[in-house]
Amino acid sequence: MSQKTEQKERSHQDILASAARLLRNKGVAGARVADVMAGAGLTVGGFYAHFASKEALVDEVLRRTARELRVGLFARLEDKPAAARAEVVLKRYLSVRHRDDPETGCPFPSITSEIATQQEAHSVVLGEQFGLLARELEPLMPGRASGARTLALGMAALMYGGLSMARALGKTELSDEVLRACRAFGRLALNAAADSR
Amino acid sequence: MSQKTEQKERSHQDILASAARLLRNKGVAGARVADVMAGAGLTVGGFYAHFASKEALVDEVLRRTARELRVGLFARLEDKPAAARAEVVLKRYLSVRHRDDPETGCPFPSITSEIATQQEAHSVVLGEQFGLLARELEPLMPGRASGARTLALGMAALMYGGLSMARALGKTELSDEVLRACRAFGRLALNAAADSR
DNA sequence: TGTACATCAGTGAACGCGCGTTCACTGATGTAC
DNA sequence: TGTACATCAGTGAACGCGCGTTCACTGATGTAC
Repeated sequence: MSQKTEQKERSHQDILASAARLLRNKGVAGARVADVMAGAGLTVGGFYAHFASKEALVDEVLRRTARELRVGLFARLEDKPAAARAEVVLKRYLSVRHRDDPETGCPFPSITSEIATQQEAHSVVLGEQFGLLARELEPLMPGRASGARTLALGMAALMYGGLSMARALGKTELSDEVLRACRAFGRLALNAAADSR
Repeated sequence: MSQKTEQKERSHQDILASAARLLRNKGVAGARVADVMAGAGLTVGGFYAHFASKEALVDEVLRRTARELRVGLFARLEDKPAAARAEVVLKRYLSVRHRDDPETGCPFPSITSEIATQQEAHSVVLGEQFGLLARELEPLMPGRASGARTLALGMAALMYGGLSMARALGKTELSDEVLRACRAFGRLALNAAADSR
């Protein structure tokens, strides 16, 4: 590969990394093209040599950050007893640290309102990625295998909802309470599913 | 009250009603001042005789629509057996109808991303209103009274999360599945809490 | 190996559009005598 | 009761700003002979 091509590929990755940070921190509207490029050490005009549009960038960043989320969430689970794994994921996702560091965490809370109200364009990619999260949760679900998908979807929605609301509430006592309550609520449902085996 | 004052009050209510519709349909950014006024049969310029800023309008609309939500959600519960009330609320909130008609439903899904990522201004009002929702859920929670607040917050987050994700996913099979799964997940947790009495 | 030309990643100013807010103005309602 | 003046809800154009996208240009890298 030529120097030129290598350089371009490096820039491409820098742009994606910058956009991944900005999108999660500031949402779709807040992740301005000029800022994304500045974050990659470049200037606005060059953007369109890398992406067809801002919309295309957002789709790609959504896929990337959702994948990163899954990697982090399901990492090192082999160490844990099988029956405890779902709870570990629940705790990791619904943590104060995750709430306070959106830049490296789940992208969903930063974009769902915009997608629901304006950017239906991204709805398909969101569906893909939320589906992948649920699918990876399924094998961790307790109880009958037939109920695993329902449990996984419910737990995914609970996690997303708890984190999303907690972030919107800022670093307040209520926000902390929401995270704790969601962990407890999730544990309760998971244990109930395990017992009914 | 003079004709003039009456007229102004009527306009004020019209503006709020228009804004309530637009905010839930299109979010904060999507609810443009000019559109809000047009929806009330008025023109842009008059807005600032009614509200100090768009931000002030959004705060007031958030309070109103959240109150309307609670009224609808907890209406006619006396007809139902006490033990079934929480499930009724769960079904009402996590319904396909509620997903498909944001204009008259819960405002939270339409605004949380924007609040979390940009408009921290509204975070306090959101906290008030989410807190009020949870508080009204508390007396419906099964099991020990000491655990009611935790259950109520968990259930509120599950409901919000399920509806919010379902709306962002559009009218798809996955979206329907998320609503169903959240109802089932919530029921599971509530029943578990009831049994542990 | 050196020279002339081609390519193309990136620059930065400009374009077009949209939005919140301001402001001079209008005309109907209200008030004072 | 009528007349002159004051008030003020609402109008609509203009202002200022920000953002996505375009485009002529630059300069380093690559290619052909």
